[in-house]
Amino acid sequence: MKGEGTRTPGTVRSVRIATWNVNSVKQRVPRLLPWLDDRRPDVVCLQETKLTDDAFVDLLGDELADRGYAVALHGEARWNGVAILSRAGLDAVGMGLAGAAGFPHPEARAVSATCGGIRVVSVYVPNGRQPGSEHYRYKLAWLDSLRETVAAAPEATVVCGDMNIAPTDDDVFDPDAYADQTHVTPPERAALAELQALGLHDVVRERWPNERVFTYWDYRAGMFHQDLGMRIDLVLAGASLAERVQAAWVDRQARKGRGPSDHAPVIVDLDEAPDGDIGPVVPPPSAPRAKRGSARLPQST
DNA sequence: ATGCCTGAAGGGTTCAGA
Repeated sequence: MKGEGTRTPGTVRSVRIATWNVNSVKQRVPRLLPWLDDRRPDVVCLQETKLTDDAFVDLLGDELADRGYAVALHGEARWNGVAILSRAGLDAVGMGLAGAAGFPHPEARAVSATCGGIRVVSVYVPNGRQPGSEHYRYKLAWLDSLRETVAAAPEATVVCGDMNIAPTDDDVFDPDAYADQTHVTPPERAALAELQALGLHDVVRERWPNERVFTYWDYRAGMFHQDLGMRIDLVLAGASLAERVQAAWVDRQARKGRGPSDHAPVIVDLDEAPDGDIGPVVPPPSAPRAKRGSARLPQST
């Protein structure tokens, strides 16, 4: 029997790319598998898997294979950990970044693969902790290595993941609440801007230029319920990919209910044909809504 | 209350996260 997995000739099939900081894949299995079945992404970048590669395969290898996903893994035992799941092809897997700094030792924060002709990089940028700290300098050095890696061929590359940087003050619920903290400082934003200056497009912001869009909400103090968050999980697409974007949105449903990650997935649909008709753009199911409110960070009393 | 949740490792608590 033939025809399995093939498409009807002439059908325009979009490629759905998603990125999600799952905050422990082991804890997120009851959310991750139904989400894959519901959203049916072709390529998924995961961050904070918090598992060794062997443990990841033991936990999810069969479930993912059943769904047609091949996996590229770069994990470690306790913290960090990134992955790419793909049913659009998975070739030329690379772990880490060439020459990347580590502090106090190297960490599992990047994995890359070519999926259906798209160079995909799943990243978990270091947190930075306190501005001026060793961890902060490590974050900036790591971002330099990321830029250098992407610079080799930015055109058909998409960098997906938890950047741990809010690109502008519009990407935090209250700029005053984050004054002088990591994620918003000028050097971090400059490093992100330098990465984007390679020709990468922040496709969610480009589609929702004036909306309140967050991807992370602290677990504490009802921050999600009040929509007091930050937009730090980004999809940065090279020009030849950015022009194919049909939809780009944050899947807030995945942040609701029982046992969520503190991050929501970002989902981007690319049209297959660069020069084809894209057709009408249908609003995503959880389009961002209200304008910004103001409130305090949980600990800022 | 100076980390209000959550997760991991390991040990009866501490560190990390953004």
